Amino acid sequence: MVNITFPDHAVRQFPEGITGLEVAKSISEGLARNILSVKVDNEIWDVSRPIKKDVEIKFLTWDDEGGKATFWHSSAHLMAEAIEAIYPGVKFGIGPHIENGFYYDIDFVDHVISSEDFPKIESKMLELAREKQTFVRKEVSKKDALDYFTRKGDEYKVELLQELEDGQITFYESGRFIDLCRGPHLYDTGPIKAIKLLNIAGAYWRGDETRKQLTRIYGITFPKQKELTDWLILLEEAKKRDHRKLGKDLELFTFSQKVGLGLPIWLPKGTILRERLEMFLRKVQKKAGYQPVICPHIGSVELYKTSGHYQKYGESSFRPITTPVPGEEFFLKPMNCPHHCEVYKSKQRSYKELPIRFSEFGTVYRYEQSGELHGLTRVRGFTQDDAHIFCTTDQVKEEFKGVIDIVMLIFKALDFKDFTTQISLRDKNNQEKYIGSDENWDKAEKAILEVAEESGLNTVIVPGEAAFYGPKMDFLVKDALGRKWQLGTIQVDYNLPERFELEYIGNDNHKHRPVMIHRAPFGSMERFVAVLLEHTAGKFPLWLSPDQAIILPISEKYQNYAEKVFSLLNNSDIRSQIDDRNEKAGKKIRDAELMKIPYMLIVGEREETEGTVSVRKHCEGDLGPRKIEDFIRFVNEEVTKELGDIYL
RNA sequence: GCCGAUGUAGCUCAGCUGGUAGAGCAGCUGAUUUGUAAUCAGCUGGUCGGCGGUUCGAAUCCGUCCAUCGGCUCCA
Repeated sequence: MVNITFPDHAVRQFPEGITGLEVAKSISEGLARNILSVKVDNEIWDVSRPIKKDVEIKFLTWDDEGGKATFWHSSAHLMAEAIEAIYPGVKFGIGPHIENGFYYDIDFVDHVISSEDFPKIESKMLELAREKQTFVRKEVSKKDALDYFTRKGDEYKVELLQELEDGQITFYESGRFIDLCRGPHLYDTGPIKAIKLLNIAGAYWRGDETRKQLTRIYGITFPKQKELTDWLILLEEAKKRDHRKLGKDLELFTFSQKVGLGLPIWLPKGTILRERLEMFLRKVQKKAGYQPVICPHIGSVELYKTSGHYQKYGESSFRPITTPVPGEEFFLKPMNCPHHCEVYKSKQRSYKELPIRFSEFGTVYRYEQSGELHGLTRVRGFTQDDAHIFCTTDQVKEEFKGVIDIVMLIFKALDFKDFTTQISLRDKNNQEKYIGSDENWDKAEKAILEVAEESGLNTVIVPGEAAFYGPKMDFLVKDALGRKWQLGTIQVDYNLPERFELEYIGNDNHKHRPVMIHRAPFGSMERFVAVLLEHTAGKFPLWLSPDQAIILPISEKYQNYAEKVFSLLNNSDIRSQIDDRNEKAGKKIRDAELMKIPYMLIVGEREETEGTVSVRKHCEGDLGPRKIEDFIRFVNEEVTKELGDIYL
């Protein structure tokens, strides 16, 4: 007999070798119908796997992440089986579940397939799912496993197998498909009722661009058709929030092939939005003791040789700018830090000055690969809300915390609740990727880890993701389609101060080396605006809206009064415009609603005689008439409420 | 950069198996002087992404280049 402990701490005895499914059945038929997998002592198992010792157990259903993972992983196998049936001889890479669905990397050998082939794969999958094929787990020896895939001619599985240890290799068999797989899987394919293959893409084998590119097919499945339909509707809704679409509709920014790929052009409304954000941060940084500086957009090649950027990125940058002087070269600046080091060096520094914080909205240029460009989130020219803090080793932690506070202030002001914090450390097995001594790296990494611990942030630690000069803490936010983008970043750097021979005179009258903290709480204005657009769906808070109000005269007769209102608003720094088109009020309202302008001020006969405006709020409707001065006060109050103690 | 798809008027899109382009919105002109999500009428506007090729004839077929989209790789 084995003792099985349930989540409510109840313990019951069962015969040894009982399966999760049987345990579930002993509780209720309904539960048994719904479980997809079982968590056994923190490991997720197939429901059909025998339990041979005392364990803790938790049943996983569609409502659990682990349950969905099992469902989608099994769906990947189902897709592979369908594809193998339709295109015999294809070879398989890996096929995991992902956050929403699953994919499988497949070498189609001679076939070229496209999304047009999806329907037939989907219907084959449905056909196989209806056969309720059971997933059978088999432990196999490494030799037998290698024999099988060698005979099958699947070199990818052979490669994966070679890295596994004998004794821990399992196969899963479902229908006519056998896969090397750790599992777990569904009991059978029956619950997979709704299937949608989503897209197709090339993916390098093992993520290595020097190796063969396989065809990756992404898909998603559900236990009910309704859930798939709902999910697809959600996806359509998300696409409407795409910043590239909103940016065009709301006239915020544009791109021009003539100006150049990946070089955003900020239109007047977008410029107001961006300047509002900059103003906000300037105020915050002023309070936090930052000193703005301004540096040129180009820098001598020597600057980047000193910083190490030249050696590291010389080949993948924009080509150097040459001059009539032979041998003289400049680079478009890819980073502001080298310039700021020179700002630091402009005079001798004393420990009494530290920490010194130089800030700059610095526009930088990086030659991103053409396939990487993506709206405003990945561009070749962008403006960082950059700053570099020069401080003593003792001050690092406090300064770092100060930056986290700024990031949190911004996230709070703009209602970003759903973000993740990632700490990127160096890859110790790949030291040639980095510059600087081990000792300095250890110090920097230790500082970040300690701050993270003390700040109480929920962080994810990722080795190998550090910048080449130092470890970092990044704040990531998802876009409308669930793609994660890095916004804020904080990086500790002991290396550049050394390369630039930065010094300060300590209280011991000796020279010391400062530490540098690179930081950008928005990250870049471009990316931040992109994510903000998707987050708000273009419905910006009042303080950010390019147009805070639009004045809608009922007819030409009230044009003069409209102009009077406009001038009063303008004098109070409320951004507005007049819709003086020869259109009816309904049309003007509709257009203003579509442009997501926060307040519509309808003016006609009544308003003119009473000195009022009829206020309509975006998405909410008519708020009734108000004296002009009351509306002005009302707007100012709303802005103050949004910004708290930051006054713009 | 790589894989796949897409590319028709400012925008959104139609155009079957090749017979030299069409709608709605926007814009312009006029009428209307309008009260909380589209007033009416007329008009302008496209060498169908670029360049080559096949054909009597190409938006439509083929090649190539460019751009966009979805991924991969990369991201100081």
